[in-house]
Amino acid sequence: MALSEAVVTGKSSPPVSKTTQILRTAGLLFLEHGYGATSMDAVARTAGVSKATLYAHFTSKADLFSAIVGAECARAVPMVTCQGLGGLPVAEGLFRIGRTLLDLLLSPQALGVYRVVIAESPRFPELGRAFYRAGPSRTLDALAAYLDDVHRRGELSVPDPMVAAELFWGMVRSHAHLRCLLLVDDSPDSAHRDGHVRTVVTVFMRGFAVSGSPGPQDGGAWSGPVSSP
Amino acid sequence: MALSEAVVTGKSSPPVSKTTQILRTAGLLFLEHGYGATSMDAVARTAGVSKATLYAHFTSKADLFSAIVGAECARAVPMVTCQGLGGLPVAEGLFRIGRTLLDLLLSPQALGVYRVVIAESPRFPELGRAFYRAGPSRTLDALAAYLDDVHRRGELSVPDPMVAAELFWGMVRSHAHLRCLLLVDDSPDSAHRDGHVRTVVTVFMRGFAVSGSPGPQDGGAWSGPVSSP
DNA sequence: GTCTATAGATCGATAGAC
DNA sequence: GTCTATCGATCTATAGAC
Repeated sequence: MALSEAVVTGKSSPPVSKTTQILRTAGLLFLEHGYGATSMDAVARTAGVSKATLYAHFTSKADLFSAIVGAECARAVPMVTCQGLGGLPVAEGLFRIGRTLLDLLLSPQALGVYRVVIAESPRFPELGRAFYRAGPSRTLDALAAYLDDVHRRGELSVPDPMVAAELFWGMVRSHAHLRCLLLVDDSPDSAHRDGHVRTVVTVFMRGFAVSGSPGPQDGGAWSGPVSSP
Repeated sequence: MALSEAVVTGKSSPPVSKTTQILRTAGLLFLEHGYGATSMDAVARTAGVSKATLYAHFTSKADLFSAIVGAECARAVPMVTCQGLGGLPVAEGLFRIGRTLLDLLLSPQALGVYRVVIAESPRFPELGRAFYRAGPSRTLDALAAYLDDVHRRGELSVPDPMVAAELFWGMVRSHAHLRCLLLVDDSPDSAHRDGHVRTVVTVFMRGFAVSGSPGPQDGGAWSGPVSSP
């Protein structure tokens, strides 16, 4: 009944629909334990519903899994827009993009999605493609659009923004993402993330500096603290 | 008996031990289908032995899995040595390292190991660390040693070889590795790999070129860690 | 050591009452 | 729509014959 639902959610005023209840619970379980190690029994029990109810809302385990991954991808999309960076210096714009991207990649949700999607893409052929389009590909597009703008303004020489975006993305991710995926060590704190992204921005701007220019001399612009909303 | 073994191996002169027979078969299955989707029945059947024999050689499924991952890591180590590059120009040395590294990362075996280790590291805590030490960490060490040598010769300014190695590795891997892990598209051919690594080497050498300005890691241009609330 | 056969548990998915 | 109860298949792991 609605009683057990209220007990699980801890609040009764907004009667959370069983669908969202299931989705939330299944998301936690799939992202923490993976696809194979998460049973439909566990999802039903943790969500406080019966298995029959579970199968009334989702056709199969694969169907539920796809819904979870899609929802997680959709939730990460708003973070990767590069809006409102046009007026900033390039170094500052790149830093904010890189820092936001790094925070996104190292978030527990993103790590869980990466683990499970990478693991199951051979068994779910369209899942890997859907994830790539909804997640990394959008990040890359936004970054490439920003770099193309920078190139048009003549602040950097980026003839192929897509390639440059991939290199920037690869440097930002670096080994920290892999180490967190493998649980080699804890997630780097804010200061380490700042330092890493600063290094990446410096190398990137030198690598794509306009020919003849002595390079990014506006290091003074970095002395101010970076505001993180 | 030894008959079925000879039939499976296709040759009878070197009597392949059942242990290696099991290891080889299990490696293919685990790396192709993942840990959860590979059953001990399938391993026994494909290897041509009974399940009882299987459990006589390996205590459990997890034990067999760990042995597989360890063997795959050990096989990839010889590829990442950076020997015999001292006499080459830096650009050529970096290109050869990057190209070898890219070929290793995109090989089907490496992709399979990455998928399964990333997926199962939360359930096998030491597995992720063992893989990182045996694989990516060694690559990084060899690359950092090479970069340190380049720095000492004054050909590039690499004050922190480990950080620089991570950036180089990240750019080489880039999105191609992710796309192959997710099966978004086919593996890039030799010409594309050459072009990508050349771009990476160009950007890297510009980013770490010797110049009057301080290098990226010496912290001189930066104001120190930014405290974030 | 290696086999056949099976125990014991759990899986995904469903039938039928309410 | 939601529940209880259960089916049939499959899983890991083991017992006992040879």
